[in-house]
Amino acid sequence: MAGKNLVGPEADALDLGTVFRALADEHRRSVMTELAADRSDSERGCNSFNLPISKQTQTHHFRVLREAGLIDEIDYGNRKGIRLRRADIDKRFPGLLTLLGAESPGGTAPR
Amino acid sequence: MAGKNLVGPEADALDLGTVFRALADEHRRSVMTELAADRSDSERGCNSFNLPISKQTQTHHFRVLREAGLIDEIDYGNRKGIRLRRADIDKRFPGLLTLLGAESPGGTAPR
DNA sequence: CTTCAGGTACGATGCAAGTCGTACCTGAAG
DNA sequence: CTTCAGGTACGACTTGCATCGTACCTGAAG
Repeated sequence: MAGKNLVGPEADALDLGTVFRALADEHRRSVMTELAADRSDSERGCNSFNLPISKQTQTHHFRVLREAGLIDEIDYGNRKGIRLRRADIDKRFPGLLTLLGAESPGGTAPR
Repeated sequence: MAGKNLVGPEADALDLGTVFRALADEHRRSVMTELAADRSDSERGCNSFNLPISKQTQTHHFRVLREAGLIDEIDYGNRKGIRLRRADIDKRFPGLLTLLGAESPGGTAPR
């Protein structure tokens, strides 16, 4: 029943340019801001972000975030889980998540 | 003769999305990395970065950095000065310059 | 004055990226 | 089995952006 974790880059292989490019998009950054604000780092569903875009585009954005090494995607077949790679990000780019958290309007904020 | 400072956004008006978009480009990020590594924050000429691009494109990149609020451009008429807005960046996005400095090839890395 | 280098303005071009439509796959529930 | 919702694959479209060519401006030096 355990889904398989889709592959992303190793912690040491994270590239700052790729990360900045991933965070340049408003939708992806809003996802990361929400994830960074949740200190429990619990696994979340893809729909829990209420992104105002089609599901194909959501697939695209989550893929970009995963390939940048910012999130893990757990594949359950007909469902998908999202989890922030907080430890790896803090190790490679300390302060980055704090930067994102500072933009948080105060926790869970739709827009 | 003191040149006039070309306008950029106020420190409080810096937008994280605009900053990330500015830093997503390799050339602009290399400029910022060099500036962040120089703790003296001295004014620099536009040619001191040895960017492998035409001067029109350089004009474009420096404009993007200025409009993002990351640098000041001092216009001397037929010459231009570049200066890092370290204080404003540190105030609005603490840790960002450290992040850039960590990517510096031989610059000042935090130890 | 003329010349020249640094810089800008405008337009064109080529490429990367965000978005969605259609079709298809997967697993759970009837 | 069939149905259905979540997700993906592929392709097309459109926008944004980095780049450069041409022309022009600015100030300093002859």
